[in-house]
Amino acid sequence: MRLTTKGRYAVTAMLDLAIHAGKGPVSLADISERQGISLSYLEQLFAKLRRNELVRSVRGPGGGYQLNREQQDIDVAQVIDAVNESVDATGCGHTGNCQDGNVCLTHHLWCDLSSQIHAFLSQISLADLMERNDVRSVAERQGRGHIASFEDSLISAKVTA
Amino acid sequence: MRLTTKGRYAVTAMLDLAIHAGKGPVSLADISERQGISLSYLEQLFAKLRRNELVRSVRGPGGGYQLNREQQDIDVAQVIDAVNESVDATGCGHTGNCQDGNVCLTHHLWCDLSSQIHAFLSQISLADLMERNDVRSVAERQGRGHIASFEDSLISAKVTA
DNA sequence: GTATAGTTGACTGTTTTAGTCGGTTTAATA
DNA sequence: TATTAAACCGACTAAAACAGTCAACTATAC
Ligand code: FES
Ligand code: FES
Repeated sequence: MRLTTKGRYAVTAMLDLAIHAGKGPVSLADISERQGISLSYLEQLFAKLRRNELVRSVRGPGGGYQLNREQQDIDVAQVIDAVNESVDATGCGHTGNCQDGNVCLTHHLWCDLSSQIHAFLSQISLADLMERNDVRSVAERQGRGHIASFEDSLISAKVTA
Repeated sequence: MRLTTKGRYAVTAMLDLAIHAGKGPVSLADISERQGISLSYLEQLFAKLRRNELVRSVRGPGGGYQLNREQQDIDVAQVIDAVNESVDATGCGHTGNCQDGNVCLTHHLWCDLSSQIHAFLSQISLADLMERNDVRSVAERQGRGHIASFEDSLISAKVTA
């Protein structure tokens, strides 16, 4: 089992998509700028998200990505699974054979842990996340941040000119 | 956050130590044979477990390792932390600065998940594990397995001879 | 037709995993 | 006292995953 920036990026990007839904498709360039994630890396992640039918794409100018289901029908576990291939803590993939064909001493412990993690993550939908105060305030800051960095670029343009 | 064979090996080895306590120190060679873990790898893991004062060692012939505390005072989270350096799911180490100094969109989600996992793993002690039926039956099999594999080696010795 | 944005595949440096190998102490025992 | 069983220690390795880059291609709105 592993949970690294790959899974975190995917959930963050999906949440960004949910927040900016309703105004047409969201481009990866926008997400990249707002969330500070490499555009090329996002492309890789969204290829997997699309294969798992969590998002749909619109090509061409003004295009981008949209959620392929309602916000309350996409949970965090699905997103992580899509890019990470499962949040399984066992060494055997639940087959119970990591001790040369037999169940190892701690197999059931890891099964229980996996269930706990999956239960927790699959109970939280994108809609749930959007209602949280901390998410709202960060989204608010990122909105301001976008304008601020635009002004910054004008200032730095003057300085360098 | 990552949970791989390293952490699983550590917990399995500690549980083996608990099961075979009372009959003097347990050598890594014994654990290696019973649990199918590389001896040299076990040495690395036990160096960390000893540094974290979860086990104590006895050198020389007849030596080995012993638990450094009571079985009910060692929990799974401590063992994993000792070899793995924390089961933290955040990207910022709880400092809240992975978005160039600010909290990222999903920071609180990962904090919550980390709490969940830590609460679950720190509530389970080695003593708890030993009472479980599945652990008892696997330990029983491994006792028999040792004799069986000894017979197997005699048979294969005849075959190859 | 041009600019935008998704799509694809190959490539890269770095870190971690899961070990291996060779040697050194330490201590029990024959 | 010599042998030997064990912990200890450091360096090394192949393979995988991570995080990201780059270049080329396709679809489409204007
Ligand atoms: S983790 Fe399932 S058998 Fe070992
Ligand atoms: S995970 Fe803590 S700030 Fe992003």
